[in-house]
Amino acid sequence: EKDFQVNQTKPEFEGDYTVVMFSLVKSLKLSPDAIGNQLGDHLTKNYPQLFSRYNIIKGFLNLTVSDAYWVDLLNKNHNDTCYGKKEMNGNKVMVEYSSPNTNKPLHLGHLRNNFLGWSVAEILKASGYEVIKSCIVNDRGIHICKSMIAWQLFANGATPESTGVKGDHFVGEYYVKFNDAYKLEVDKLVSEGVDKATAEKEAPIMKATQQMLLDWEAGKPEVMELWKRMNSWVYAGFDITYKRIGSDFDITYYESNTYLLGKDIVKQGLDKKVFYQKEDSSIWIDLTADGLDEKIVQRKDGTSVYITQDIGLALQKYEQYRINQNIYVIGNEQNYHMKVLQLICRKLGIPNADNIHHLSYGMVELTTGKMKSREGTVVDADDLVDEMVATSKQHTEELGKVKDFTEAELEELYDTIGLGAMKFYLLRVDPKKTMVFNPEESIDFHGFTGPFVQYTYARIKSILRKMANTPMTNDPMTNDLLKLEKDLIIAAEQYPAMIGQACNEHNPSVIANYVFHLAKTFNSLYTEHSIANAETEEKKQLRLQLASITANIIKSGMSLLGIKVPERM
RNA sequence: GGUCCGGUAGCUCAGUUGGAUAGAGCAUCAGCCUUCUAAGCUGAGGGUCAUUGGUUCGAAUCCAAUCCGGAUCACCA
Repeated sequence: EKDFQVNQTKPEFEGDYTVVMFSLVKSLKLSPDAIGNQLGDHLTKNYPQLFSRYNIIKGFLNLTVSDAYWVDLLNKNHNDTCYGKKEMNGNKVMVEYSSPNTNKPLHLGHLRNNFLGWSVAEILKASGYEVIKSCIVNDRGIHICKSMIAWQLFANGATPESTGVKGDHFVGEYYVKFNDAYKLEVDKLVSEGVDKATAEKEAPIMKATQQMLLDWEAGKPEVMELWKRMNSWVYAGFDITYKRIGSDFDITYYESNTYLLGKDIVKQGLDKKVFYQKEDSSIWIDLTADGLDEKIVQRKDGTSVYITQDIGLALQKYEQYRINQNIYVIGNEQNYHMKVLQLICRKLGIPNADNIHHLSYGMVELTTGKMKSREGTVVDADDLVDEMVATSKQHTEELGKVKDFTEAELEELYDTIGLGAMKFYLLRVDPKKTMVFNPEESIDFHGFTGPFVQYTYARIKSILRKMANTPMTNDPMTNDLLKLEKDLIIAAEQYPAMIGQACNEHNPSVIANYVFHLAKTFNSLYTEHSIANAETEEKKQLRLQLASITANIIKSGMSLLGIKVPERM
């Protein structure tokens, strides 16, 4: 026996699985049809309980799996709410995601990052990994000082409390104010005859910001106090957003704590001759042999650069948790940086450097082009969530199916549907691809959407409630599955493999596509064939089991995407 | 310019360890609610899989070249 190529049979041919004969022709020196006949005879004769019949068309052997096998599979799994999930395998993975800056609120791009990170963590858990979710907060640096300077200049002591503005948005406004004031100063200098590059350096507000950064690094008390105060406003805002969208972290790292990490490593790297020092005493690594460039790892003044703290943090993560795998959910604009990071870690001999994985995702663009904060075309995360929830409220009210819900139940339902639509919309696309955010399409609740899948679930639960008193026989066997029934069993059978694929590829869109396909398959059966009024008792039992396993998989699969499902909608 | 990623229906996306007539959703058109939730179902139209060449029984998928789009190549983070 050797490896065969086995595919699912195309719907226009009879059969469930197809074996392609051409690859065997050379080694066996027989015609494709002759091989097909032999193999088909062999399989149906020796595994009659598995394969009931076969046919051969133009070198393709189509095998039909017996109905008894499918029904048996369904009998075994229809009640298992953990169906498809694996036992713990003893491996630890860290998923670092979200990683915000504390100078502005979260936007649409962050949402893709947060949903991806959360979902990949859930998929890893379902595949048997122990997962530690982490977040590195970029809470220091020149951009943070910009908001601080602007606040000192323009706020007159205003605070989020005094203005009623959410903390992260409040600070973000001063970041914008900085840029406006800076631009005015530069324009003024240019109009006075200063060249642009000099003007950008010499603008008073920029000089003040740079001085503030030095003061911060020196630990000047009033600067530290302002920094802490403004960051605390931002964190209060982030907490609200994270809670709303369902992001959480087992460990949060702050750059203000980690930016000095890696200094020892630089020294060790020098000793190991992985790094070298130039005459101006700056320290470098030469990666030209690996097809990359020379990269600086420490400035001539002894201060560390971004990549240095990344190396330090990678080592700290390992020492703290002994992780086997280290996943970074970061946009694809940092592909080069991450490549360099992994390479340096490898050369330094940092444990598990080979298991650093950059989950690189594409940018989210608007139908009108790219998001640019300067042009005010950024889609704010909080605004977007509000809009989605409001839309789900409007749709729900129009349909008028849940008039008996309490106010609290309604609020919960609107959140479930609105967030479900948004998460599904952002996760259904392959992460590595640049995607387009179309506002009209994103609030569509029909077709390939979260609410479609949620609706299928609610429908099934409605049936199961109504038939709660119907006795379930143990093993309803039937040997004449309808096509739609068989299609649904086959779809259900694929779930474990889909989790495996999503895990290997770190790709939640596999689950989104699958769960949609499953829901669609169920809906076809649902409209064509009654469950409560099935032709026979056996059929009723069979379809109840089908409904049950479909609901379980939908709930489980959607939870892997971070999406809840409502009992009614 | 170097490196990397992408180009599939009007739009948004699946499909790439090479397999039969390339699939969904949206949009358009035509049907289906006295029976389990119509946020649903059924059907129709819509394609030079960027282009050209190559590899072979067979290419959207692999290779080469070209065109187009994006990212990156900071003593920024």
